[in-house]
Amino acid sequence: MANKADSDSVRRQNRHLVLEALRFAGRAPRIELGRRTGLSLATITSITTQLINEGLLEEHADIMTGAAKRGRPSVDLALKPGAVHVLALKISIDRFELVLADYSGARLGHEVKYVRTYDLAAGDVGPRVADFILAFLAAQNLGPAQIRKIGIAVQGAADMGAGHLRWSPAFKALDIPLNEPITRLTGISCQIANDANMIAEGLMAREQYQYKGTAAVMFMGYGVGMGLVIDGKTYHGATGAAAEFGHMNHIPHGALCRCGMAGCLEAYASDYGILRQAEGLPNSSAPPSSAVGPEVMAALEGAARGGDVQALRAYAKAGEAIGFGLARMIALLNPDRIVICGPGIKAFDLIEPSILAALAEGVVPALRQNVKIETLPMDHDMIITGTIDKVLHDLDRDVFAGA
Amino acid sequence: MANKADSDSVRRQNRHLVLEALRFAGRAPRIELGRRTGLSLATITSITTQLINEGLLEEHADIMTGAAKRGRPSVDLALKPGAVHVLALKISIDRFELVLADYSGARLGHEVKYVRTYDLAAGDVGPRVADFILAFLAAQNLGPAQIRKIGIAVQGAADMGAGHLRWSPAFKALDIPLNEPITRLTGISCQIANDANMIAEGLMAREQYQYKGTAAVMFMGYGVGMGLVIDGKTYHGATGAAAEFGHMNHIPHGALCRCGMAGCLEAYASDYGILRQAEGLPNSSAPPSSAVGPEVMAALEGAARGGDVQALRAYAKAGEAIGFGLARMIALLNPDRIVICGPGIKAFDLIEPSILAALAEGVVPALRQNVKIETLPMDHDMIITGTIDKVLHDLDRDVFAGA
DNA sequence: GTAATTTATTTCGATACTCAAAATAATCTT
DNA sequence: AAGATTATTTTGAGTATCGAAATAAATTAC
Repeated sequence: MANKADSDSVRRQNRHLVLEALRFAGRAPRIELGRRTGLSLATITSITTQLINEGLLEEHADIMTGAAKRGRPSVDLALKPGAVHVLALKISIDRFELVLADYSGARLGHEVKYVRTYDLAAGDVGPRVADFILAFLAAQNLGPAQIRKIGIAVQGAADMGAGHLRWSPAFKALDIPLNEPITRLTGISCQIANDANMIAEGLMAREQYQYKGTAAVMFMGYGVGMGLVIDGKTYHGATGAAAEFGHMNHIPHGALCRCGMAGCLEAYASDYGILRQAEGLPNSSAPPSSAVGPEVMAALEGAARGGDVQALRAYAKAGEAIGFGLARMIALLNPDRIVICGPGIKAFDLIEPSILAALAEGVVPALRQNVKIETLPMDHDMIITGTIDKVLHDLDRDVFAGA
Repeated sequence: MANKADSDSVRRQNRHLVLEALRFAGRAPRIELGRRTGLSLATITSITTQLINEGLLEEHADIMTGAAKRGRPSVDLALKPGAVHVLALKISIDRFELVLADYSGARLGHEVKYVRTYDLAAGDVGPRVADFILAFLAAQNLGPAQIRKIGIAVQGAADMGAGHLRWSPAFKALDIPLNEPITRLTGISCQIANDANMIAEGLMAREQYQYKGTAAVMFMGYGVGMGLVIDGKTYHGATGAAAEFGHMNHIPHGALCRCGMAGCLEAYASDYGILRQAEGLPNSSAPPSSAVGPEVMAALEGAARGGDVQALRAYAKAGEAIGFGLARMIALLNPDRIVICGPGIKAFDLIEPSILAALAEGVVPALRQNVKIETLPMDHDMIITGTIDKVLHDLDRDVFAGA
């Protein structure tokens, strides 16, 4: 049952609309905020005055946008960058990446640390990460008190509620606590999430992908992931481990996957799955515990383009797995659009025909007719970008809209 | 972007809460409505007075609930049955079923008509249904003006937005318009939806299944369907055709399905799929165009319980298909609970072991550990019940809360 | 150089809604 | 019959939004 409404919730909602509009537009005068939010100018004045007093917004009277026009010039408003600082942390195989951002989303600092992740004990991960964060902040001349929140993107099944990483290909250990030790050791509140969900979050925050319906964002590369946007919101499932598309079964009793199960989609369509097939290794041979280098994949792609039959077959198998996986997803969720991204799309033209063939065979025409499939050129930072977006959006909604 | 809030939206939301609470409780005094909704008694008085004046609620001063207590006795409020009348129509293979209900959800009339559906032309379905409705209303001494809305539950891919039945096993024809011709010919607004979604809707409207999280309700019988509840709301997908679980591919290039595709889950786990396997027919043999009789399935169940190896194998295959299907669904959506219902669960003990085996093989333990799977004894009316619930809920939300 | 015009923003007065507290109503207890 | 107890309604205050009027700050006209 939804919550009751009162004048407080009205103000919260409308403050949130203003913040969202401004985060989206970058900067805008009051009159445009009125247009975008549907609120009267009187209300916009009231809300923005309050937000300015709270230090969340600032006026940009200086710079004139566009040619001189008649009438009183509008005054742009923008999120005040210094209002708050946040961190985004990306944990992947053998690699921690940290980015410092301000309230406007601008990046102020960046650092990468290479750590042999696979063999870390469950209890050591949190402290390691916390050390990294504290060292980074010290180097930036910032105290932990100046950071409002940390967003953490991890590969694998992230239990958002508990703050544990239930399972991840980056670690041998299971059920790794992250939120609690990091918050305890740094004093900063933090929140984990699945990396592919963060890509979806980031895309949906951008204008061209702003979408009210249901979309699936698939990531292919060292693994296969998926972020779901359902009715305009990223979906995290009961425990935050939703959309483990890569570990959706493709063929019962099939190829051995990094997760220990047999027949996962990833075992056919990830870098290592494609490589294994191309090298003619048996499906049961063990996947590598660290990432396949990009140069290896480039070489494979070259071989396929040169006509190498084994390589071509591997790409076709990958496409078939993806195609049937998407077909199953479509049958279940009937999304409006599917976006495919990640390093794996460099060879997309090699796998696309078999994706389409599998789709044609795997789902009733009535169901697949409206879905749009598109690819998105890889921006290696999409995970970090999306994580920053999510942290800031959450703060807008939960903290700043409610103040 | 969400909508702006104002005092109107506050009242709408709170009126809705009161109506919802009362629909849920059946009857309740004002003080309890205050507890349930979180609203002050002053507000409850204001809202209920308005609703009574509008003819949506009535007081039940007469009947005392419970033993006599000290103090001013409370006065129960309840939805006024005569406030509005609605119809629920279920369209399935060779069968139309119509139920008349009042605003409280009580059923006032019921009629079934057998029609050879499979061969009807797309343009003839709507008029046939409209005739049935008009004749039914005439027999009930009601005019179409006295019916506020018709909810239609159909098997197959219902495009809710367009009001078309894109595809259904009950019809050879594709893309059958329903909303438009029925509304035109009867003058009553109507709304189609998938039948399995209506089961989910109905279950979630009942107390014991009221659930804020994500649940999947699977139906097995003449076909296999699924209704999804995502974040507490039934999910309908981009076009309303979501959760075509029965037509989610199980085995690429596998058994022939009623929908014309190969390898659908339904081709292994529906009545006809199980029967085909038990009879030793090839996977490619055509499914029957009408439903398998319950006596046939009962005989098959008997044979299996008697130790018939072929029959047991057929149930095991069905369980495997369902298990892998659920495994895939879990990987994608990570639901809190799965409810299995429908006539097929009579033989559930025969298929359960292979469902569990397939689940164990098809999804990482970290993902399946929290999900609860339960069966629900079949109530043949669940589809109709859910359809009535949905129509009334929609009216509460869209019409009566906004008045 | 000043008045008119135009556009953006703020102020003002009206209205709607919720809530806490006080008042009222309708029982049972003593 | 007065007192106690519980349910509901009334009252007065507080906060929100909105439309209209007022004000601010520029350009254009003369």
